Amino acid sequence: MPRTAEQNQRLKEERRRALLKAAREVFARRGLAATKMTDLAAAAGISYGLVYHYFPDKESVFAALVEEAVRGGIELLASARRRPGTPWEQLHYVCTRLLEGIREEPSIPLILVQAHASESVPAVVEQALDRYSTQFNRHLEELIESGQKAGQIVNVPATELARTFLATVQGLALTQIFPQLRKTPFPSTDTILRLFKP
Amino acid sequence: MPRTAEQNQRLKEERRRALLKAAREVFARRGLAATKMTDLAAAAGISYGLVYHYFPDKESVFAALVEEAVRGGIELLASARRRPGTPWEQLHYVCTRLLEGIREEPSIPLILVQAHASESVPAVVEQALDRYSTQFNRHLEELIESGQKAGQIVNVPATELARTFLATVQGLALTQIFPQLRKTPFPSTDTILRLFKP
DNA sequence: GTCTATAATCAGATAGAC
DNA sequence: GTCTATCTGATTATAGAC
Repeated sequence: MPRTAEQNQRLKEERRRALLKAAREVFARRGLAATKMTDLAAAAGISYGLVYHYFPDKESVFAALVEEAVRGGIELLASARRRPGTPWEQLHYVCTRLLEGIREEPSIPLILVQAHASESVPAVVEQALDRYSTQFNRHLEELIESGQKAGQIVNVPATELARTFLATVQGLALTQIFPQLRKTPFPSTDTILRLFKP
Repeated sequence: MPRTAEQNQRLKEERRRALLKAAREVFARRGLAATKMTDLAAAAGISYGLVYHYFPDKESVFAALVEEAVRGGIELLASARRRPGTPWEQLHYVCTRLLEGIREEPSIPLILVQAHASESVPAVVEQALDRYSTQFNRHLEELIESGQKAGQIVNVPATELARTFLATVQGLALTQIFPQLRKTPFPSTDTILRLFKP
């Protein structure tokens, strides 16, 4: 009965996703080290032991989430570059989407913040971050340089602008953790893009 | 012999400081949960048990460091406001000092990032962060509003500007942890202050 | 004051019943 | 597949020798 096996496979995939979703919320707010397997189980509404049915260990759950977030970030930038429109419009799109993400679903960017925030992170995670930093930065710099050639972006070294932009975005995600700060008004795309104005 | 007692007191104070300094480096890069007492002892060059001679537990060491960083941040802003010069010049001073700090001694700002980065932080730490967020923000907003009245700062809501600035600063500290990013050029005060330009 | 050794606790991972 | 119970190792904190 290959049908049943396939359905089972699909069900397992679904449960795995649900677990990841729950785990994302927890890791995003506590970080890798402070999160216990019990927290993951509780958040997903399953028993302690069952987590090990889906992942070999805690690090693997976290690594899967980092992988996912990295993919999403790089994909966002790539899709922006494929868009019609000027470099400035593309940058505007990236910024808007990033801010939206941070405001509405901070867990995803926060996973990256948490991964960045500790040196004592598994090697796979470090490699994913490496890829992220390199690719995201390179694409962003290219975008900025295009904008500079078109006279739409100020003539400050692109690497400097890229790094500042990245810092702002990550910092905004970080401050979403803290309830006190989550209440203060969230900046608009236009405010953030002032950094790039000629 | 009150003299000897006093000297002892002073020596103990010194050792306590040395321990804090070593602990700061470790906590800054690993965070509270991922740091083991063995790490602190090793970093300070003392035995495991001796740490407990100076602090009752791990959390207290971290809390002391957060307290220190919060004090420093608030004091910086207060001293800037007492300075002669226009609001813009005061803001320039704050920004320069913050960037200097992040570049040369990232551990101090990183302690605040780490404290922000986990919900599962001791209550004393949370209270200190509350104070920090509230006071730092209020002073910064006042400074921004003064600058706006003087026509030196763009007319975007001060709360929004303050939050964005804080995010950028914290984000820059965060990216200092990651070796890959530490190599890319660090932004200048002028680049950061573009956010505020009219 | 400083260390090493020990006790107690806690969390990660596994085994085995249902 | 899912759970509970157990084992194992790591880590915190303490005790006691020097």
